[in-house]
Amino acid sequence: MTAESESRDWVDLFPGLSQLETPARQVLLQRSTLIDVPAGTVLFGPGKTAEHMLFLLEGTVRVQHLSDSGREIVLYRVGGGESCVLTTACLMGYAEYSAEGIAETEVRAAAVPRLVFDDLVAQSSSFRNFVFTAFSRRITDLFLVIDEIAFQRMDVRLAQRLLEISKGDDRIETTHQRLAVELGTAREVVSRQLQEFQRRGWIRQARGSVHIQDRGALLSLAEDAAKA
Amino acid sequence: MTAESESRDWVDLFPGLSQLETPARQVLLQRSTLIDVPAGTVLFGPGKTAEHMLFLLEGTVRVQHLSDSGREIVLYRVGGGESCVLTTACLMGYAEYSAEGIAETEVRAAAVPRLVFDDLVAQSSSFRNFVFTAFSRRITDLFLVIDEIAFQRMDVRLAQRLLEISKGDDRIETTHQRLAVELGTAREVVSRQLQEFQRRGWIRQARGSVHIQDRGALLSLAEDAAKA
DNA sequence: GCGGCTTTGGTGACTAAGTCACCGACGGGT
DNA sequence: ACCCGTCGGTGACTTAGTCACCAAAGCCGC
Repeated sequence: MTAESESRDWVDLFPGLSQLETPARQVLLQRSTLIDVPAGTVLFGPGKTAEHMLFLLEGTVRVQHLSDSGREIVLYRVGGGESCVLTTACLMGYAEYSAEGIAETEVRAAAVPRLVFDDLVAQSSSFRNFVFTAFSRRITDLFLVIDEIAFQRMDVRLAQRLLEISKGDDRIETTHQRLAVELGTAREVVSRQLQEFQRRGWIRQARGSVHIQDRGALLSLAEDAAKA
Repeated sequence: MTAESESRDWVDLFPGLSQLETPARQVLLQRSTLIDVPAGTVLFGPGKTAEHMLFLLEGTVRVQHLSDSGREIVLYRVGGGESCVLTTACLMGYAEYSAEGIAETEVRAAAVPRLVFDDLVAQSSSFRNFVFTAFSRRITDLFLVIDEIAFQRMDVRLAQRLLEISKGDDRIETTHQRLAVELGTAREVVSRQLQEFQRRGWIRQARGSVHIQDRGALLSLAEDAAKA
């Protein structure tokens, strides 16, 4: 029963689809395929064409961009209950992916074929609403990313990321290099900022991990920017 | 005859709509309104709700973001033959505009009401294709903007902008402050870079304008980045 | 356990970019 | 002529990014 009831119900995980008309819901459930992939899988990327729209049920997907100059930056993450609009865009769209999506954890998702997607957009007004809302959110999100990169101080951004990544748990397993990619900066810059944080007693460092000691201090630095 | 033939034909200005089915084309032409606005008009912005999707026939619209900290950055431009997806997104979408769109020149556009837009998306597969292509292009475009801000040198970016803005004409009417907003940097930085360009004989400056002297040199600096 | 390897992080010296405070020059009004 | 707002220039300083290099920690095969 587990798999069956689950495959009937995944639509419920999407708040944006709660208004979905019954026939559309049926189509979505019947013509989608549940997929499970291990952490680290590249779900999409340059050179791969998308034939499916992905609805993320569990896990997170990190979307990052690899620049011509060989440097990387994390653009955003997609979590459970969200759809990956980038695949949607490229389903219909003109462009090759210019970014890659990597499963950060084990990921379970529902894959909807291109034609079914197109059909649903035609048939269901609430599905349309869902899709356009997702696009809209993603675009405004990217505006904020741009803003952050252009105008925010590195120490503030690093503090924000540490808090964001830690998700409650004080131990973060990551390297300076990975944090640098998160922020689109150089490893040395991260190393020096972390040293400063450590000096102030806000964190403790170890090889391959960061331990948050004073969440409040990081938070006030991170939020400093908002009011300034 | 002028206005009439024009109001019959504007769809032809959009390459992406060349495949549009006749009934959809009829709907688009009959239910849209042609609008003309003078340069400087704010077409959309924070606090304004969009009730129309815009198809730009003539002129350019500059889309820029005003950050919390009061600083601005130009995100992209929309030209003739393009639709403004941001309005589209916000037609359907969840969010207030987080960016504003300003007519840089006199602008002529066709405004399509929200409901007509929704209907067309439902009815016409080639209209869907047009819309999703526009989204896709915009998003990949934003990726490039992010990349540029994060990893490109200022001198290269400034050279690119000067060439882009000049559009063939060697005389550019703009201030250092405006150029700074284009690139999301500080006025002083632009001033110093322009001085350096002038010192090298690539440009000549005057109050409120920049005159390109050596387009080739700017171009090679601008393209330097691409190969590096 | 030992040598070699890769990964990770630390460091100094330097360049590029952004910030701050201030000044002078131009141009339009009255 | 005078005032004032816009525009651009400048020096001193901070922050961020780059480059070249090194050392310590884990990893692997032997």
